[in-house]
Amino acid sequence: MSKMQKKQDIIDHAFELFYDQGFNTGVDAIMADTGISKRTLYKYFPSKEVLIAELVEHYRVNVIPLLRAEVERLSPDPKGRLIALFDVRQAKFAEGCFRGCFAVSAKLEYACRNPQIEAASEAMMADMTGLMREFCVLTGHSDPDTLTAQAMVLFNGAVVAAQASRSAAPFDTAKGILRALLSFPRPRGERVAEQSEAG
Amino acid sequence: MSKMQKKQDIIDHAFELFYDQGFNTGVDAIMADTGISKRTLYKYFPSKEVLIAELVEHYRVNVIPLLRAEVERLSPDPKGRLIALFDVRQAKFAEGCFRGCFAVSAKLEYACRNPQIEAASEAMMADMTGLMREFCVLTGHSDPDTLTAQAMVLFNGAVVAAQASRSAAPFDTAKGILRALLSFPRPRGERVAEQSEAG
DNA sequence: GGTTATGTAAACAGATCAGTTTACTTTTTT
DNA sequence: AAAAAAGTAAACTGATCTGTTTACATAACC
Repeated sequence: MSKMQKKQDIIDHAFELFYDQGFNTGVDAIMADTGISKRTLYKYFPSKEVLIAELVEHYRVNVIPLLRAEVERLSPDPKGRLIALFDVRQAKFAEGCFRGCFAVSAKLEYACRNPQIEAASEAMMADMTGLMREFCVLTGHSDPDTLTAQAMVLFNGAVVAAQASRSAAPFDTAKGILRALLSFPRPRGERVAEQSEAG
Repeated sequence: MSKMQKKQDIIDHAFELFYDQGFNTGVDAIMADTGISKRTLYKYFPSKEVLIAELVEHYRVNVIPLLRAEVERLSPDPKGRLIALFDVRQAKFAEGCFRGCFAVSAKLEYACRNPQIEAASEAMMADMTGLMREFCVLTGHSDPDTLTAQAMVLFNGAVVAAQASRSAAPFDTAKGILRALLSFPRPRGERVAEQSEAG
């Protein structure tokens, strides 16, 4: 097993452990789960918090492209893809996996305590907002930035409500609202002409 | 200071500490902050987790009536009161106090680990949903249960987005969506008659 | 005034945790 | 095959944490 593969192995196991059991999980659990000694763990990562920061970064780099690919596979049109973003996330909860956003959890846990983890979490959240905005723009909505902000509130609300209630139902509610928002203010160039003031 | 007052004193200090710094704050901090010895703390509460469960219960018993009173003071009509629920919560964030819901945090922290804390958190969340539903019903909306579910997703989404981004802006987004939801499907008896199928 | 409850302060037990170091073994490279 | 790198296992440091106990002080109560 190469150096990169071993580091990846640690990242994979540590990610699952922290995601499932929270950030207060001990490094001993990571060692046991990965099947390595403490010395090796600390050879690859100088500290537990640096490891967590790299986990968030790894989450961002991998999940965003994966999410985009899956959404684009599920639906051909922008509105459908926007809804599909919720569908993909909802599917995890429906499987009985009631985990929130790894980056949001990290941000809340290390807020005002670890700038590196905070920065990685903010980067992940920015990328997620960027992905959401891409699809919002493509819908031809007259105010894509407002729509993006709305979709993000709905997405976060669905995730946290699903997590707390251990039910996927809030996603159906969120998708219902999103569909209403997509149909109520007319898309640009359909009837009303207000391109001039749309950023 | 009477027994009840002393217990209340511990609850007040412990609540602020856990709310500000998370549930992993040590009992030593509570002792120092309240100005009591460890023996006294453990005379009033058999364990830290029982204390936390009582904090959530205390939060429920006090915050819900307080919230109702404040909202009813802020607006005379149901729709205004529904919006005011968001306003009251938003005001805290605008003051620079970026704390989520104490009960939701407790639920996420002790999920599948402490049934007592989980139960107290669920009771709080049920009461909050009940309060939200009261105002939703009074708006005369044709489907108050759906409206309640929608308002809860929006509320949770605004809180967590505000908490993560350290900005009160998500509340404006949430309120905008809520206003749209309140005006789009006609309130019962205004033009459309669909009371028969509204649960 | 004497008894009892209630408090403080501090030591202590027992566990856990992050991180280091030592001694030894395995693998890789040259 | 020799040397160097990378690994394991485990002891250890030093800190932190929940919860208990001991010794002593104070306040209330009869």
